[in-house]
Amino acid sequence: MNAKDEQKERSHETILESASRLLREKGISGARVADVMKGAGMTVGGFYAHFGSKDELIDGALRQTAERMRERLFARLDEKPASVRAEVILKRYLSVAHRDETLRGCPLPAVVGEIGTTAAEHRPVLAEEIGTLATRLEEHLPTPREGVSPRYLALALIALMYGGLSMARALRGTEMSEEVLRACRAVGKLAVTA
Amino acid sequence: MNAKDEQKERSHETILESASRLLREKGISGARVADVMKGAGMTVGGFYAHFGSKDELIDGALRQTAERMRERLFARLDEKPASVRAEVILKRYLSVAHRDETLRGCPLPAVVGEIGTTAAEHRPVLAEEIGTLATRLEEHLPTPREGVSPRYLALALIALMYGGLSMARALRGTEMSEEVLRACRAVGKLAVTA
DNA sequence: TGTACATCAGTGAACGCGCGTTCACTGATGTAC
DNA sequence: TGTACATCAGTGAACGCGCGTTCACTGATGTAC
Repeated sequence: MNAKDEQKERSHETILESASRLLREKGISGARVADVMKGAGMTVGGFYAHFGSKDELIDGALRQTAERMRERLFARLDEKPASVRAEVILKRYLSVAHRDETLRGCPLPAVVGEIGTTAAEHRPVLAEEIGTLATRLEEHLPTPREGVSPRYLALALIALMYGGLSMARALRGTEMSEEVLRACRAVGKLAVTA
Repeated sequence: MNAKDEQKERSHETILESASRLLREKGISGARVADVMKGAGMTVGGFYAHFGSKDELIDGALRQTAERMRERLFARLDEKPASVRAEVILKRYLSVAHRDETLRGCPLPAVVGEIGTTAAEHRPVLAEEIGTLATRLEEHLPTPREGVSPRYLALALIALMYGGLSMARALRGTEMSEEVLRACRAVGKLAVTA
């Protein structure tokens, strides 16, 4: 691999990083190709040497941000006793810090609504990423209780966390915003330990 | 009020109805002014005789659809014993039917993400509608348990229901879609009755 | 090693299309006398 | 009651702007001999 190829590979990564930031902050339609390239320190025209279309870019950014989210959510969990792991995950996801750092956090609040309404082309990637998240989350949940399997608990906790964070962001600046985060943490814990 | 004024008032309502349908199906940016007018049996040009801007229309449609959702969610609840009311609400909201009738259901899945990312101008209306929903929901929930007030339970249930429905819609057609609905119903019930 | 040519990542401007908004116009309804 | 004029809800086309995509070009890097 020569210097030219290396340079191109670096640019590709830079563009993907820029897209990942914008996707989380402004959603699919809000992540404009020109802005993504600007954020990568380049101009629009060069984009199509790296990605076949905006859709392809969004799929890539969605995969990358979902993967990063998982790493972050499950980081250093083995240091904690098994009984509090679910609680730690809830705290990490439903924190004020996570609500405010839109550039680094979970992509779900920015994409799920759009994929359900006007951007169905990204459904397969979303399904895969949520599926992986659920499977990884299961591992850290208590063993089955009456009628609720760990898988169900995992899926419901994802819905609760995503829903709570999404609402907290939409309500940013109102007093309900923090209230929603706290409420979801408390009720999530209740559901896990009940 | 003469025939002309009556006609105009009817048109205004028809436009708002059309907007309410499109808003729930395609979200804020997906509800195009031209399409709204077409859905109301009119042409674009007439729109600004009825609404000052698209934003004003969206605010109106958001208020109307949220109100309708509440009526539907809480309808005939007094016929049910108090102990199962929360469960009935969960079943109504997290049903496959509700997932599929995007034209009539809850507006939250279509608007919360956008309001959190690119449409912050609708935040005040959203906050008011969610606030009202929480207050009404509280009335039907069991009395306080350790550390979790009825208000917190209400807010978390809204997050769980909205999050679950939103994901189920985004995942429509995959097997996870129904799974998410069932999981949220089960865990929601668990949280209420725990 | 040096020279001439080829490649190709990135530039900058343009193209086509869709969308919110504006506006001159029309024809049905309402008002004045 | 009838006639002439005024009003105004709705039409249809245009305007301006933003966006995804395309493309001729440039200049730095790589290759052939």
